[in-house]
Amino acid sequence: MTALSDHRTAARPTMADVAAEAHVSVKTVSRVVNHEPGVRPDTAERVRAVIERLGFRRHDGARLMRQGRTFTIALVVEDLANPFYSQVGAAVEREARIRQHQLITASAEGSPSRERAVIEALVNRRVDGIVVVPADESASSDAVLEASHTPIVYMDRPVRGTPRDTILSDNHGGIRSAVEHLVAHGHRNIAFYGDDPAFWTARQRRDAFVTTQQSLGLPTTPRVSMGPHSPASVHESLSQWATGPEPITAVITGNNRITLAALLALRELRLPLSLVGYDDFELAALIDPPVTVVHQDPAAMGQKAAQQLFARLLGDESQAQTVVMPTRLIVRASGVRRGTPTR
Amino acid sequence: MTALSDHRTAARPTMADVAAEAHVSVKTVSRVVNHEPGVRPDTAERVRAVIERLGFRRHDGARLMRQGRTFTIALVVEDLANPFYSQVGAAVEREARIRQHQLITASAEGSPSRERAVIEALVNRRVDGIVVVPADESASSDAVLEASHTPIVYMDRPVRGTPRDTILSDNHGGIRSAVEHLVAHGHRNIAFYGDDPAFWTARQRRDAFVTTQQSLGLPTTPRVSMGPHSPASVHESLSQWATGPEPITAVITGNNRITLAALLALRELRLPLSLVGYDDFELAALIDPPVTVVHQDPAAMGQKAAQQLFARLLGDESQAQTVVMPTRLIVRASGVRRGTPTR
DNA sequence: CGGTGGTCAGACAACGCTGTCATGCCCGCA
DNA sequence: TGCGGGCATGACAGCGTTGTCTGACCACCG
Repeated sequence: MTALSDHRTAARPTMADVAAEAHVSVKTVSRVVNHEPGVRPDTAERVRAVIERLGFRRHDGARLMRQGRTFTIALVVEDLANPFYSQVGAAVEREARIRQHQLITASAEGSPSRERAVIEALVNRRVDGIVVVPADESASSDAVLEASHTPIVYMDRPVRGTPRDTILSDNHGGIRSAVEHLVAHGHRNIAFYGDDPAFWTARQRRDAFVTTQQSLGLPTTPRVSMGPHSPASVHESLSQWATGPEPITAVITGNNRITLAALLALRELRLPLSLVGYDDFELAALIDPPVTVVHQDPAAMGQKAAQQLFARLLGDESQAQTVVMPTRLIVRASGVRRGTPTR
Repeated sequence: MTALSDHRTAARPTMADVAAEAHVSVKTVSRVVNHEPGVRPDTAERVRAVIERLGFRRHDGARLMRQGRTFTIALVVEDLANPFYSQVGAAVEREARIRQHQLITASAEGSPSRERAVIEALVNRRVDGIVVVPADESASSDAVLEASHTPIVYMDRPVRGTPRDTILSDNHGGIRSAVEHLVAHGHRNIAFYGDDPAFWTARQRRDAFVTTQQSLGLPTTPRVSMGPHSPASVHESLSQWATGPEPITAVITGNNRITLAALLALRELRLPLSLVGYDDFELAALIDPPVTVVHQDPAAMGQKAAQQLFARLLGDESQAQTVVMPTRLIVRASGVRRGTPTR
């Protein structure tokens, strides 16, 4: 035991401890640890032995602080338990891992103020970059990001203010493919259930629905109901629009949860309407009838976002760009048939 | 501009920069930033103004390094996109957040060696603690954890070696409730489909099935099929056991994916068998017939694990403990009826 | 008027590492 | 023998904070 380590017997050994034991300088230990050249093999071996014996592990915090980078990126979403976000998370983590970075995940729970706080905390930690699914369109963290020069990539929803890299999903194309699919199968009276129009994506999809309807020359009877929706609200609305004059024969739902509500309602009402949902979900194929959906690829979006972020970290200084990721219509039975589904 | 900040014009200001501008010492800036007492109000105000003007933000990396704690915990799972793990992740993140900690998530992709590497990287970063869903039972990171004194909590599966805090799910009770439920509805010939017996949980559930069968005096015809399973393998096996002598009338599936395979197979074979699945899943209620499941509560498990970890961080030195979380049978139609499900 | 105590502020070292530069040594060659 | 050059190694400062200790200043008291 040297005097150096006496005073913190139980503490983790540092390079200084190793250096003392191996009778070399700290710098030499550093060189060995980092496989830098310029160390005689026998010296290196001796150092390695001491490292092993003492159980030394490099303190990355200290290292990274010296180097100015943290090799950490962050992902801020609304709720990690939501399958959409968890798939994004898995993809981002993967991209980070193959680049020797670590990922901090944080939930903002849909609150802009919490999001702001979270981002500030991340900036204070000097994460190298951030991927955010923003809670709203107010660029509330703009100033902080600007001042800290922390690269950021927005996902799924755009943000006002300084132009930033943004990865969006092709909401318009997705909805159009849904409408066209239904029309191709003879539907003309289609209802649209969207989420709270406070959400940018909800508005996008609604607008796309209206536009497409017009461009295809469908009846313009307003059959658009925006949320927030509960199974009950969908139930009630559906029961009206499916009876009365010019009854609807098909439904498009603007997201996962609404699809679910509609499925429940259709079942309860015993209405054999066609359905196309937005967002794919596990087991969509097992529902009866299997549900046709517009599939956005969260993993691809997350991957793209992370790649864009890393491009920035590697020095890409080009103008901020917006990438719109394609959607894909997954045709199952629910959008095709009319009448009682067989089993 | 003082000489201090000249050489890094575009860089982020430090306390030294603020100090120079405000004509105080760095320490005073530190005091203001951390709301320490002993600063005259007008001095504090002046410092705050400079902080604002310069856009200074405390560098938490440096701070934490000085303090020896990182206010970071980590979660290591197999795959963040798996709903079970993402729910765990959300719960752990939540516990971390309310304690001002951040969460690093990492995927080991089921590989023990990757898991080891990941844990070593986390230890090098001096995360304050780790929650792990271990890839296998070999305590391969034991030495590292021991040497670094990093608290760890294992989840879902135990690990050999040094006793550690472990949060498990009551696999035995879960399976027993499933069997009892089926028996109560008149079933006596039940098949069990389990995952690869390499998984501890798979073995647990299988053993529980066998034991319960015996204790209830059911026919001991071996109807246990362990994985890995594909929809095809389940299909083939089911078609045999459902015909022949003493045909099975019910099925228990040992996890999510197998439940799915069984549902597909039952549908294809048009077999009206009863089914109880292990693991709840979104939309289980919407499948036809709605699927009865043994529900483990991933969020509760994650919460419990995080709480246990934080207890350790707060100095709890008591013996490592194993907590078994209860499961709950969610009765839907699939376990009750025999015969063609109504719709 | 000297002593006491309190308040505010700063100097300095330290956290554990790495980048830069200096040093010492040995070798080969003239 | 002297010297240039390459190699192995080390000293030192610095990354941006914070803990500890010291010091200046003032008010108050006997």
